[in-house]
Amino acid sequence: MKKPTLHDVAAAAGVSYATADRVLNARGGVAEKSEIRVREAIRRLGYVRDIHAATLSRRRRRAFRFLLPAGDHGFFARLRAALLAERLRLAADRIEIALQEFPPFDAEALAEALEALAPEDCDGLAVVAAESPRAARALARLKAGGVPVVALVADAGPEARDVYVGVDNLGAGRTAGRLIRLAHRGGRRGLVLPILGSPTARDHRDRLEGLRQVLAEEPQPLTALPALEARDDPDRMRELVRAALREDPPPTALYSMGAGNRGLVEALREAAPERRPMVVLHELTPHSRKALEEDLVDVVIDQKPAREIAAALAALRSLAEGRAIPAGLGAITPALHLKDNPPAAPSAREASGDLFA
Amino acid sequence: MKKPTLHDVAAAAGVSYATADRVLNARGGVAEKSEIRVREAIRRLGYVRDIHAATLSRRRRRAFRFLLPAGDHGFFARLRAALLAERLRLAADRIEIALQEFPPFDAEALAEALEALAPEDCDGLAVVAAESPRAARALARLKAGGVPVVALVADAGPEARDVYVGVDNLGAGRTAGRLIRLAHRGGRRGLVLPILGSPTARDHRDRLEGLRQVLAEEPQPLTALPALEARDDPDRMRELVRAALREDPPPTALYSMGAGNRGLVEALREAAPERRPMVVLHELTPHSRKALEEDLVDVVIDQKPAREIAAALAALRSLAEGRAIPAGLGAITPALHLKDNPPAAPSAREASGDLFA
DNA sequence: CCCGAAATGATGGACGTCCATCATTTCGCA
DNA sequence: TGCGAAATGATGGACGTCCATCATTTCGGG
Repeated sequence: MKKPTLHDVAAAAGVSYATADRVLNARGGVAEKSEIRVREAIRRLGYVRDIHAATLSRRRRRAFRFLLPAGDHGFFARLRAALLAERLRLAADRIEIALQEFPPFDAEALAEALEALAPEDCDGLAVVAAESPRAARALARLKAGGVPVVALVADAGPEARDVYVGVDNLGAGRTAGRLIRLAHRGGRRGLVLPILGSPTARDHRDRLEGLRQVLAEEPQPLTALPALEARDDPDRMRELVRAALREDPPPTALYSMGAGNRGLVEALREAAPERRPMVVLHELTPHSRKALEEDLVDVVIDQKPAREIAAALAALRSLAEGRAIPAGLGAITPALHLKDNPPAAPSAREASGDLFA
Repeated sequence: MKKPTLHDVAAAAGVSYATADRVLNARGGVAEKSEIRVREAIRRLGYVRDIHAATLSRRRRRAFRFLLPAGDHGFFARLRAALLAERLRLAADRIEIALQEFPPFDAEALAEALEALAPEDCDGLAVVAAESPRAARALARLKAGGVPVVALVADAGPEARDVYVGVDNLGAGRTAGRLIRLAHRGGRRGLVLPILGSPTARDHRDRLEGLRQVLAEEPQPLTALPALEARDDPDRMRELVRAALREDPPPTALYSMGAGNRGLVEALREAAPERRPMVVLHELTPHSRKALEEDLVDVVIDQKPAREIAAALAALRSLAEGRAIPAGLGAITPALHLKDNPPAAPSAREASGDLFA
């Protein structure tokens, strides 16, 4: 009744332990019929390699490198926190994580960091890609050099990475549009103001495109105003939104795709309640959480950074061990948070990281 | 630079391996000052026990038992599928899962099953509690007998379990209410029809209460109609909803808290588009997914069964090993799904049993 | 100062796999 | 038939911890 070992398999297959081992670890030099008998025995006994014995024995360590944009607040700070929280846990699995940061939005800095990396320096790489041919080339070189590459949050194109882990930003934008439509049921006139961070960021462009797709749906398409560019700057955001709310008629909904939402919330707080539009924005932060609480914001779309980190690590492990990547591993479904369903204990959840301590 | 072993710790502390081992595993019989030196060395070297060597060595196996309501479709089927998917993964960690089912809504059957359990039969128990004093007593007995008890999906009260893993149903109901309010922005008259599964189920009562709380908020409270009871039966549901949609005026929103939503969707499909209310319902199933796709349903609130199973297992492991439960472990934030943000690969996600779903 | 108890040291066999080495058998083919 | 290559067997030392056992030292109290 106890768990079969490889010795049991060998005995059942009528071969020596050495042969069973050769089959199991694909060391070669085994006649086909022996191999078949071993595989059959494995199947029949339901043998599964004891990973504890295995990892204990081969004392290989894995070094994964994460290249994240710097930033001590907002989304990337949460991403980094989630990564650091995993670090301890991973140490037990002989996995080392090197965290390297680069100035946000600086594709050249990223490219330089990538070019400085030798394929033998790490067993896997996760990057928040910035759009730049040079960075893409550097990534492709590493990938060609045998380094598993995971694009995190922002995709880098199929040649430059093995897996993309992140949300479907088109879908996120569409979901925002869907929520906004919901708030305009019953034939209410709609004037929707999209607010971009930087128009060059592909994820923001995708979100905008998704928004427009859904707003244009029949019947009763809603009007999308030209997108503002807040450049992720709270002050600029505040002024832009202030001005927008003074327009006549004022927008009936705002969708902010980027950062700097502190300024947005400030402008909303100033506005008379009856002029306040329905508001959808991205990323659950202390500010956005508070804004939900105050009824200034209706919905927050969140990328679930902890989940993204977990998925990236799972992907790196699979890739490094040459296993197949489970379908849908990288596809993160964005979470929607309203006033009454924020994550129970934000810091605790993030800190706890993986559940299987 | 390599990972320190307990031998290193012993050497650094100036004691023998045996003493370090006694401290690490709290075997007793160690002078206080030795203990302090060992702990200090552990801290200084950053020693962490190699869990692989440890689990390999102590060949303890853990047997956890899950008591779930039977049912080959709907939520409990997903819950079961998620559990079975984890089973393989857990086998590698020497954890056995015994799955036992009882007729749904049959508290007596559950109680009987619980009474038949001896504390030494299992190292942990997860139960979808049914409300019954007898079941609660049986659980309390097991808990007193030293068996870690996790209440899953439905709570059993503090005396009967160690942790509750599940969603905050009041919050789920409030969120539904919040979404419904969103769809009545701009002073639209609201007539909201709540549909219960069984009024005796506490989770449904909680959801209803949450809904009512939010609908009653000022300004512009919405009218909540008396709740219908569909008893989780699709046929009954269809007839009830059909009748409700013929009322004049028809309800502007439906909130279905229980199962049997297939019937609801059928009734909606028959209705003229302009009479269709805004619809919120629970649990992502093939049916509800399809209904989202067809624009018959606006929002689906999901309990994330895979996440609940993962959390329950994490809790059981922590409890069985006498560790503290991370704060917020059991609190599952319900997910909101609209047409454009369904989980990417439903089956794959469930099969992968991923943690941060 | 001596005795028993408490604390410590020393040691070795698991646990299951990985991996290298060397010896032996089997097989294909000239 | 014999030769070399391929396949197989046999074996043993890691890996780091757990746990039991036995020997030895230290310590406190009478």
